[in-house]
Amino acid sequence: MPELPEVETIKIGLAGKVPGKKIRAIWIEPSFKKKISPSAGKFLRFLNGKKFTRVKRRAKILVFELNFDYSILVHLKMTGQLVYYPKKGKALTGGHPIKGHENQPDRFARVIFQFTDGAQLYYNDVRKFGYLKLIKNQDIEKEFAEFGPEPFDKEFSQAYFNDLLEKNKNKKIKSILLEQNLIAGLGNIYTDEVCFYSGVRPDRRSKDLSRVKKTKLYLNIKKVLTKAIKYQGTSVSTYLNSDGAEGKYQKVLKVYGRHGEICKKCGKQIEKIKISGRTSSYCPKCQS
DNA sequence: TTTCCTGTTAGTGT
DNA sequence: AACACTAACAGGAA
Repeated sequence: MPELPEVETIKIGLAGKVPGKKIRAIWIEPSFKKKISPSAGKFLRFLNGKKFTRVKRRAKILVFELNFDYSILVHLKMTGQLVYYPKKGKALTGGHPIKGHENQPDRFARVIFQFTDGAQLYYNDVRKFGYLKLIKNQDIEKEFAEFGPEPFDKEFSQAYFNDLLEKNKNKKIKSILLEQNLIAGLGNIYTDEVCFYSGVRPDRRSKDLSRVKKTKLYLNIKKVLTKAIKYQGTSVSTYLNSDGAEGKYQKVLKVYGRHGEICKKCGKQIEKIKISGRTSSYCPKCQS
C-alpha cells in the first residue's frame, strides 16, 4: 500500500500521539521475529523503558526517534499498518477492508508496543514483507544514502528532474518515477496518476518527452502528492491511517486500478500494460 | 478448486 | 550497465 502520502499521513497522526510515550512492554509475533533487526532479543531488551520523542519520514520509511541516540525505522512494504490505540480505547471499527476482520486489533498484529500509560501501538502486516529496525542515529544517513530527493525538498527542482530524465533517456517514464534512488516516495498508484494528469503514457521513453510534458510531470508530482496527503492517502486494500480509518484518495483516482472502466475526462476505456512488472493503467486518448 | 492479482523492493539472471 | 523477472507471504476475486 503505502506510498509517500500514506506514510506521511501515518506520520502526522502518530506525531501527535506517541512522543513522550514510554515503552512498558513489546510483544512480537513469533514468525515475525526474523523481520526485526538487529534481533528480536536485542530489540526487546534495548527498547524496554525507552521513550519515543519524535516521528519523522524519509521516502516510504517511518522514523521513530527515541530518548537515546537511537531510532526505530519502520517500512510497511505492501501491507503493513500502524494503528494507535489510546488507553480508553473506543473500539476501532474503521473499515478494515479484509473481510471478517473489521475489528482491530486483529490476527495480523505482528508487533505490539505497550506504553506505561496504557496506550498501545500496533504494527499489523498481512503478508509480513515489512520490517522494524533499531538503528543508531549516526547510522541513519548511511541507511538513507540510496534515496533520491524528497519531492517537496528544494533539492528536487525542475532542473534536477530534467537532468534525471536526460540521464535516463531510454527508460520508460513510469520506471523512472518508481525508482527510489531518483525520486523518493512514489509507487504504483501515484505514478499512474501523475502520468494521467500530465497527458503522458506511462511507457513513453523520457527522450521522447517535450519540454512542456517534462514541466507538467514535475509539477504534477507535487500536485498529486499534495492532494493525496490532504485526502489522507488511498485505501486500496489494507491501508489504514493511525486512527484505524481509511484514506479518501481512492474516490478521486483517475486511472490507477480503473482499467476496463471509462475515463472520467473523455469517456474512452482505460487500458492496462505492464511496466517494470507493475500493472499500469492509462487513458489511450488523454495520454500520449 | 485453481489461477491470477495485489500497495514494495532486494536479489538474481540475461 | 541496463533491464526483466522473481521471491518474500497471504488473501481476495474471478
